Amino acid sequence: MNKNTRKDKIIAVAAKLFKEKGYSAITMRDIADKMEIKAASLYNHIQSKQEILDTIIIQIAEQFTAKMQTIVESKETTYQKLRHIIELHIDITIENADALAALNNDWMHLEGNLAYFIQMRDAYENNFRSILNTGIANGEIVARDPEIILFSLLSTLRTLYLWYTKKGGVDAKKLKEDMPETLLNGIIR
Amino acid sequence: MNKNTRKDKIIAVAAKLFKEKGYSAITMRDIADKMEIKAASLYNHIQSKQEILDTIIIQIAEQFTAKMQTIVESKETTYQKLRHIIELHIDITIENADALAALNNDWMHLEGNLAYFIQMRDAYENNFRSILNTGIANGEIVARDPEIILFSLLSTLRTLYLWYTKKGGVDAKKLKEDMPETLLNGIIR
DNA sequence: AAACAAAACTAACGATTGTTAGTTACATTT
DNA sequence: AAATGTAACTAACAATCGTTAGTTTTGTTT
Repeated sequence: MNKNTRKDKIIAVAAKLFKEKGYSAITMRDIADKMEIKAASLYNHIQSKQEILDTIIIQIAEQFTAKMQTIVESKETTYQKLRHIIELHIDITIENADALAALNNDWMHLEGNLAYFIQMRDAYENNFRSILNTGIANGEIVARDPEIILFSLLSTLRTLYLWYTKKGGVDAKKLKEDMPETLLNGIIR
Repeated sequence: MNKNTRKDKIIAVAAKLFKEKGYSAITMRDIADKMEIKAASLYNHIQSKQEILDTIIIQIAEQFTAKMQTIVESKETTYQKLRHIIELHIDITIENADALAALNNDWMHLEGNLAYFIQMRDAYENNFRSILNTGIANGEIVARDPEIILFSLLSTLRTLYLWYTKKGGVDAKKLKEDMPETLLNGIIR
């Protein structure tokens, strides 16, 4: 995915800046400064500021979409599927926390790709919901409002990037053990 | 708190717009348009765009700070304290979801009040942490990494505003019953 | 050494930004 | 009727925005 071209470097630098202040607050001159070039030089590699945002977000969204499809189609228990979803979020967070920040906070600034993004997001949520509903139906999951459960899990998973970057090198293995425990089994003894 | 002055109306309108696209993407002309006046007229009531953001965020942050202080000083069980924290977030979300969006997404655009805000946020997290640690020490809470528990609870509570505005009128009472269940007792049968 | 491609540069553009200055309209109080 | 305070207006500003055009530098391939 990362071809280490000049364009990829610009996109990586931009994603990092977007994470700190958001897409709208970052100027092309900010990105250029961090690259140690002039703003106009960016345009030898990218077409527009918009293209940078689109590239960052859509790439990640497609990753989620593809992996979720695999999980939802598998013949595992609900518990195992939920574990895989949690692991999926942990993996992408570790691999590309900056891009996740843009996906979470700046998706509304997509233009041409906005509808496409929303469609992927809705499909993701629907797949997640159907996994939960199956679990409730067969007794694996507690019979409570599935929307509250869905929201509660998703909001933690989606903002994992915030916590992961704040703390230093959190061990992925430990995270994959502890997160499902906390999220699925609760914290009360 | 809401005195229904012209200034308060501007701040409420601004908060709503900030929620949709973020502080940086919203112009004074956007705010003026929604007020059905000209941008320059806003300055009869407010001093600057910055002042609007500061007012929105600091007011809410101080509310959280004060209530958390009461909770942490009370002589209740850990479970009861956690319930009160959850209820606190639900109450503020219902009362002022727009302001919560600004607090979550645009706090980094505070300038003169940035240090003050960060201090309040850190104190809030420390109080939360100490409640969890007490619970782990006396066996009320499962002996797992408290940082993961803290992050997991906080991220759900902080983004409640997203979910609350998407769904229509969610019943506060039902939410106060279901959220603690889901967050504290888990979802696995 | 000549040729070529990649990537930087300077200079500038039209549009938009937050904000100020000065003025006018309107309603309430003297 | 005069005075006052509130809240709107028009017009404009200096700064900054994303972006384009044209040129020069740099490093590699012939």
